[in-house]
Amino acid sequence: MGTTSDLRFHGGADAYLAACPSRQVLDVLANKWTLLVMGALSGGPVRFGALRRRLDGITQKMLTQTLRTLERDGLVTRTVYPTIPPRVEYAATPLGASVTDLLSGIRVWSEEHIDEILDARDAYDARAAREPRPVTG
Amino acid sequence: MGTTSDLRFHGGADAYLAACPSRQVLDVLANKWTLLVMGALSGGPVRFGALRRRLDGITQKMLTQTLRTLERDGLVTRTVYPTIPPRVEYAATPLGASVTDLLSGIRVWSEEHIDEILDARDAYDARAAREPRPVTG
DNA sequence: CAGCATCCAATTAGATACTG
DNA sequence: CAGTATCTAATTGGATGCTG
Repeated sequence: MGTTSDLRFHGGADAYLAACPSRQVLDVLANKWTLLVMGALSGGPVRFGALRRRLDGITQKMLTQTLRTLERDGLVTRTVYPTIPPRVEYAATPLGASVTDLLSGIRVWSEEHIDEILDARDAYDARAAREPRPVTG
Repeated sequence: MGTTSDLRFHGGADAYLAACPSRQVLDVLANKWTLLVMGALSGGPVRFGALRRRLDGITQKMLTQTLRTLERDGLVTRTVYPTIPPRVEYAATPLGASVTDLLSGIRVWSEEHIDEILDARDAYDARAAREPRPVTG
């Protein structure tokens, strides 16, 4: 079940440690496009073009890159139907589905609290404009 | 309640739209350091130096930058005690605390499923090495 | 339709030096 | 201790052109 040199931290993963592989998972999950892609797949398989239209502002390159990463990590499957023109469907795996709700929670929270955040931002910026230079101490 | 040109999407925020301000919130929350910082503050106020030691691998610059962003968005407070040497404590606001559990959920999920992800990654890479070039169709 | 490949601009992040 | 300032290296991301 893993030697001392095994980089897999069996039963003791800690994302606060830089060398822990779970840190790499955070790099994938803690990402705007990952979050939106997984949410878009929560209702079932979606075609590449549909995803691109749904994720307003994403480029083809970023969508492809995000999907490849998710596929590699086992969160998404890619199914090619050899028709002409080709049709490719993406779907969440059971593993992916198990994290989708957590990710969607972040998105929903953002949508629900956007006004409070914009207010806080305005207040902070106004205060910063008034004060010349709030030195360290 | 906001005019047509009001950029605040009152009651209709949708992070799937590029122009929706909630998209900016995702940029802040869907970030590795934000996630770890908020988790580190879940138990109460923490000093700058303690945060830096806790978040293994973070640079002083990134920690400062992350904390400033969180402070600006009203998720974190910064309290300076005018002692010598100075002492600065960071703490989650009620707003920040309300999203911390969601963020910590992502971290815990990463730690719990790291082995499945590493296995999927290995399988994907092995397959990619075997297949010369899996053309589009 | 669903990509890949390439080039390039912009942003980000690290290292280093200095301060109240 | 808790920063700021600056310079540079690396990464990211966008635009464009081409293909099965």
